Amino acid sequence: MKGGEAERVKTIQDVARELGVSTSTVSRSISGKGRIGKDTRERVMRYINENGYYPNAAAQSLAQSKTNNIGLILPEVDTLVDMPFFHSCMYAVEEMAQANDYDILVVITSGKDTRPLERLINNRKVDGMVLTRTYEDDCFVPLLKESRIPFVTIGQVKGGEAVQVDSDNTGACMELTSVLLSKKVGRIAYLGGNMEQMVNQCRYEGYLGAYGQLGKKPDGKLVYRNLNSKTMIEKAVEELLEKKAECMLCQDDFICDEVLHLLAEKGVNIPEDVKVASCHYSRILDNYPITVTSLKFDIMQLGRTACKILLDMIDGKEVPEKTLLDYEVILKESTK
Amino acid sequence: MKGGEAERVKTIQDVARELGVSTSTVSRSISGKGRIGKDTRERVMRYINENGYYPNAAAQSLAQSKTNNIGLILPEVDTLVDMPFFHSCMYAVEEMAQANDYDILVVITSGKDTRPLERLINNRKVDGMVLTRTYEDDCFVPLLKESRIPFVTIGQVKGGEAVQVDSDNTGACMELTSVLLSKKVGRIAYLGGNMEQMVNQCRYEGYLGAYGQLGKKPDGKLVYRNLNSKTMIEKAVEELLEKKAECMLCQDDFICDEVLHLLAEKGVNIPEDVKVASCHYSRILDNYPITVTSLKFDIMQLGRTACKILLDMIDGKEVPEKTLLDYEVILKESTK
DNA sequence: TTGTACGCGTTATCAA
DNA sequence: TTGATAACGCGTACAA
Repeated sequence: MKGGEAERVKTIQDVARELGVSTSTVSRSISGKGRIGKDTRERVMRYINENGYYPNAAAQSLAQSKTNNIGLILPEVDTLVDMPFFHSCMYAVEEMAQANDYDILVVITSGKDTRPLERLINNRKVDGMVLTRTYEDDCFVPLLKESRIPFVTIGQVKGGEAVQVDSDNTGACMELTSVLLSKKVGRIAYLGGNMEQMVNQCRYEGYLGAYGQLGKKPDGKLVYRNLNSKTMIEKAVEELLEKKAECMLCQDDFICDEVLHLLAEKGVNIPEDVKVASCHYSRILDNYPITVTSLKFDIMQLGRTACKILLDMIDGKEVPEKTLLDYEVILKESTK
Repeated sequence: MKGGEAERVKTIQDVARELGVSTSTVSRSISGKGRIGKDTRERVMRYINENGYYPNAAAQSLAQSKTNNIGLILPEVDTLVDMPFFHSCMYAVEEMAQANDYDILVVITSGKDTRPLERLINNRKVDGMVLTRTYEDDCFVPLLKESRIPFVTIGQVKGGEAVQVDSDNTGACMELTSVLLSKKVGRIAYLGGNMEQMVNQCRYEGYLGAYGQLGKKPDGKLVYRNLNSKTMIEKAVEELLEKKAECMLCQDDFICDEVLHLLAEKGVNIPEDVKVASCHYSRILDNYPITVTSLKFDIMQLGRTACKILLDMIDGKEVPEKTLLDYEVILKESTK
């Protein structure tokens, strides 16, 4: 199969010539746009299926100003607990994209470096983008807005004016806290991470909200936020044990993982000595002998929904500005 | 800034007109190809930097038959232990790609479904591909070969004839086993997973090789492979305890994680009652009180190398068919 | 050194 | 219903 004639990929012109029709006829047969004779069309399609013609994506792109690509913007995470979230997001988006004949172009942004995103915008290699993490003072959203490229965020955006899809973190945390409160669990401590991330703000709001509903406020001494290192978490846990917190409500599985670790080390019994709950379940929590009360979100659905909405936007359809997805409160031994 | 004139993106023609030069002059200034006056070039570049012109990727693609995209083929994995590997691969490839002005297009293939890959090939949206997992009877490699698209695999390919980059799994496992053997650890049991994956074949080879060097063979009764479920691992562990295995050599961190879990449950002491080692370190092993003897590979380097080699191939450079990366044997308490 | 003109492979407009 | 032909935006021989 080598040497001789240079193996060139078939173009629409080749197909047209070999079929004795014009390129426009072939084009119309494929796209279905414009009027086209039924049997002509069938003849073209049969030829294509048998002889394998595939349109040149670049040429299509140029002619239609449409790439059939969507950009997926991932933060640089490296903890074992953040990973599954973004991993699932990616899978879901990819799946939905494939199903609609789109490909995904993945860009990883570390921290506040906007250059990768700017590059993607200027390239015009994508028809739309999914931003998988949002911050209180987000530097990516303004860029996206200005670019006029359709985009949807997974996570809330302060000040709105962006199409957002998110798990109902606030509602979920509120319900979880309320349930604990209603079970006469008092002195619920809160252990939270980086408050710049919107997801963490939402969860904290939920925690406060549950108290608010009862006209109460949590004891400020039991609230720890911006716990950005294991050392800080350790310090918080030690202090909370001294302060006789009844329950440690962990903002996410990363913190919860660490808390469970520490408590086990110290020989503290759960739930006898202290109860524990997590605002986000992940399989990492399965590593412990005790089952943990937590909130479960369907990340795949989150990704699928975000992608679907984006595709609708690209198609010029009207889409809801904010979509909140459901959650499950899972009560287990750790708060018995 | 709204209404009135439709906001159209600048083309090379706009730049040429506004600068009073021809399009080819602008094109040459940007690419640096062909002869071009130094000050003309500077004038063009300055204008571009100040007024922001970005070439249309689709048009470039069409004109040069080059997409500046590379395809990254990921398997569908969902275990917490497989994830970090592919995650790191992706990060590394993305990083190297960005640095060379390429974007990555991610495709996820579940099992033996080749359609996503065929789609990517026919699309011609990428200049090359990185395949991140290889199988003994690989259905993706033949497709890739036939496509004539440059590609490199992360992992070995049976029968060769493919550019491969891999950690030296065989060498690493051989050394680990040898070290154990030299420390008078006898009765080393082997617990392995899916043998269809090349990485697992390589590791098993290393295990056998270490015995071979000494003119010996491992006790077949201590060898378990294709352990594809937790149940199977549990059964193997129980049997091995009965058979008085001295050491359990786990093929990867997934198996090791499970083994450690089970031994803890059963109250078996490590290393007093039985020693444990893993052919692949990952942070999941940090969850246990005991530190584990294991092999450490630099996955980021693996990804970077694979990507770099691919880029060289795309540039028509000569590349080595097989690249094996280094490893570290890390001796810890679990085999003391 | 610079400009002209054509080709890349499709889609889309307008006649026929 | 079908066929010419002009875009789409860029790179590049070739000519000047």
